Amino acid sequence: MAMSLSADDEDYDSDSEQSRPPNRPKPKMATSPASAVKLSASRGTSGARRRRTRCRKCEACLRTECGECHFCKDMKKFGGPGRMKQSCIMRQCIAPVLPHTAVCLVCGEAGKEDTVEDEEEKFNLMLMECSICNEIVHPNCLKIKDSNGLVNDELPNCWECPKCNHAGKTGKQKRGPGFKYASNLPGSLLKEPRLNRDSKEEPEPLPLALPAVMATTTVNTLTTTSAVKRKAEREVTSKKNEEEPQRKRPPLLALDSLPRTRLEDNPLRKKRKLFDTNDEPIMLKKKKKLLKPDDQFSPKLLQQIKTENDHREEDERQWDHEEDVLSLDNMHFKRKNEYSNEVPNEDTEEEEAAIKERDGTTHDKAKVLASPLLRTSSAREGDHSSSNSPRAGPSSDTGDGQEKSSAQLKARHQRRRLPNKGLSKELGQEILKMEDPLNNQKHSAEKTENNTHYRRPLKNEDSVSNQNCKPMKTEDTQNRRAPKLEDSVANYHRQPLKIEDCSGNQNHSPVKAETGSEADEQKPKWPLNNGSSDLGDWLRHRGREVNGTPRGYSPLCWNRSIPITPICPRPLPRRSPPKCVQMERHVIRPPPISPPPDRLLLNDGEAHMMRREAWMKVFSHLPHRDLCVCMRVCRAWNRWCCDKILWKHISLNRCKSITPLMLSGIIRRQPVGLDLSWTNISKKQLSWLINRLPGLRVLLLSGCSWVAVSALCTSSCPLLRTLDVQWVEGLKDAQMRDLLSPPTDNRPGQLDNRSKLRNVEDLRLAGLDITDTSLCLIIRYMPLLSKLDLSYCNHVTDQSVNILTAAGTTTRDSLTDINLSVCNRVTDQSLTYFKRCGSICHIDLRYCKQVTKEGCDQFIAEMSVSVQFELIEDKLLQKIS
DNA sequence: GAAAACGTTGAG
DNA sequence: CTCAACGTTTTC
Repeated sequence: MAMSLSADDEDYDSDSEQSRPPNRPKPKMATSPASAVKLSASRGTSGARRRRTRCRKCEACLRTECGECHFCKDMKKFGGPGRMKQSCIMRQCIAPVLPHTAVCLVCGEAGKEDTVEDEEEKFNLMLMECSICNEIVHPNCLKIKDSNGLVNDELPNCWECPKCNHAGKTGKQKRGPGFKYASNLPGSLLKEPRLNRDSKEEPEPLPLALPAVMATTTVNTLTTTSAVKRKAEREVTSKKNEEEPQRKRPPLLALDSLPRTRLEDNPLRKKRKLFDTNDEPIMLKKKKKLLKPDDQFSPKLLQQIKTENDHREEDERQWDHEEDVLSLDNMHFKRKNEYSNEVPNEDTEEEEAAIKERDGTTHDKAKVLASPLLRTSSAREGDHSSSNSPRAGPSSDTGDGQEKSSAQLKARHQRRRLPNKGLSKELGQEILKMEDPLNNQKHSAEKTENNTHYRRPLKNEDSVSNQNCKPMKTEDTQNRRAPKLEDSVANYHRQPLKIEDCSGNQNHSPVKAETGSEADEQKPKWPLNNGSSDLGDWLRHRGREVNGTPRGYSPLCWNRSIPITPICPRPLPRRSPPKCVQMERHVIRPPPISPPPDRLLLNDGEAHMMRREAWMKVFSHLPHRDLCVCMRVCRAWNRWCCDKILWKHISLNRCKSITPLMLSGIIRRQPVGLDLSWTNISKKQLSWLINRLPGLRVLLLSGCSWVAVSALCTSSCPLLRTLDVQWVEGLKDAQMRDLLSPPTDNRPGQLDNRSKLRNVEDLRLAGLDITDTSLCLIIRYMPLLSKLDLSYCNHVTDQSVNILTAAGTTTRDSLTDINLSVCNRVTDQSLTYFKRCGSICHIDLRYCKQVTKEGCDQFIAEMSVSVQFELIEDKLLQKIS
């Protein structure tokens, strides 16, 4: 460690890595306490690592300790021994800052960004900590100005200094500063796998650095990775995915959007691993196609938006756009309806209205709003193909040099790294852009440029917004960012998400639905990207996909043992386990520091007449996908569109692969509702997410594996109100017990008889092999339960209903909605039990063979004394309000 | 590999 | 000085 202190100019990491045995952790910087002390003493001469401290401003910092998490329970204040000395999980700072005492290594002064207004000046005067050599300096104090510094926007005041960058060092070997805050959590995905890092087989990954928020004006000092290379990677990835055998799974029942199949019937659905890699060589193939050029839309508004100076190379822009475009499609955010009831929404009316028209008009709206981008993107397509030669293999910055296109050479001087190299595709990407002035600049510039100019860069966007969503995107994202996230990414690049063989099925991927590529042949085309692609929609679309007409599902056809024609693809597990865990080095980037602007600045220097509030009204009508497009329009829009209000509910339903960037994008938006149904999310990922979404109220995990869902057993989700675990493979009584039982802690004072899910009001257990044992647990541990979905639960009987409505149970009074459809062991007797429920409003007994209409009529008659019920459908009883 | 433990750092 | 908790090592 001491060595590293003064090893600024040495490739300490690289050298040591090579000589070190693969499994042996390399010496750490300030590892042992003793060494830490020494470092401290010698600090000032070199990059001694300064411990970061919480920002005290982020959402996490502003929270109070939950008192329930692992670390809280360790605290003495909560009766623990105080040995762990860790921050509450809910209070893990997302933007740890340099300590106040940090000073510039060169001039010995603190950050002085507050003394100037100009953003570039601010950057030059702020303290920047190098993630490689740990030196903290003012960029202005550096003598090497021609070298590129790589700003890491994952952390405030973090970069790869010009010296290290110039020396070819990368951050891969060394975890950047500030990682601790999220890496010590139980099951943390941020823990860095050393094996991976040490692996020398892997090609050199791309440098790890991101454009920083504050780097707004540092364009010249930043570098960007070759667009060519990344494109190649992307293509490789996508190609690969497409080549994946198409897998399908049994059709799902359409009843109330319930999945109709049993996963166990699907042999393919077993274990899922997110980052499996595929070693097979992949042919590069160009996939992009122009879809629908929306040239007709060219809002003048956008053109008027004032843009910032843009000196970047055209190819650079090109790359960014391309990336942006691709990224959009990966994520299918849904802000809406499914959760609207559970979550307070300031703009309920508007939102509902928006939802209604989302599928139709909203998309158009978005197009209009972002049309300039769209137009140019399509125009740019040609550029890509010409300048970017797809190639497979690991990517690295040096690799960029291989492509010597003039554009690239040109871009060399003013390169900056793409946001997280692949982040772009996800949420994270959008946020990145928002936080990345550079991006904004670029976009703005494009807008302001004369038509000739701006048209070109925008080409891709066109495809993007219109439908370029290719399956590859997700993987793509991973690939690109992989280098940064992981040390051994090579594999990664070549074989992006193997995880999802299912991709074959690609039906899941909304992206594909809109894709106009070859992939289309394999995939159905659903408007999943339009923001309204919830499970129900998806299922409906899926039904159509088979023969072009809506598929009529009958719950009666449901039969777990019968192989069903696979219509609905499900994320399939990869065969080979991932070599490395992607999450490891992923850090949540801090939200934008500065408040969003109130108005747009136009070219003429005037402020646009519409204020932020008005724009927000407009944005509130846009689906997430379109918001992502809008976020690329300009910095102001970027900020506005990332407002949490617009992202209350995020859906990754059937997203075949969940990437770290997606996860970080989710965290930054802090949704109250999250739909991860039918995804391949891993336990680690889910645990990571849950631990960072303390405000989560709605969590949909239907169709996920029990392994993943079991993350709920160890994570705290105090505000969770709606939990959907229907059709979770392997979720039976024993697992329900694990899920519901209070944490076991034998330490004195640590007993808590309350379940982690004690606040759940809406529980969806359709399709599970649970028995009365589970129901007893539910009654015991979910006192607030009002809605219970037990449809397709073949073990549910009249006795089950008896238990739920027995005297002394909380459910007897709290239950308002019960779904027992397709529970063939339920009879009319159950209806007599429901008479005991004081609050029951909705009883769904559809397709229960042993329930008769006479029984329902009798129920209505007998209840009429106190409450009026009606049959709104066969065996579907509803209270008349 | 994950969790626990711990010395020290940083804020107030 | 105390307290919180970072970043690492140690233990399981």
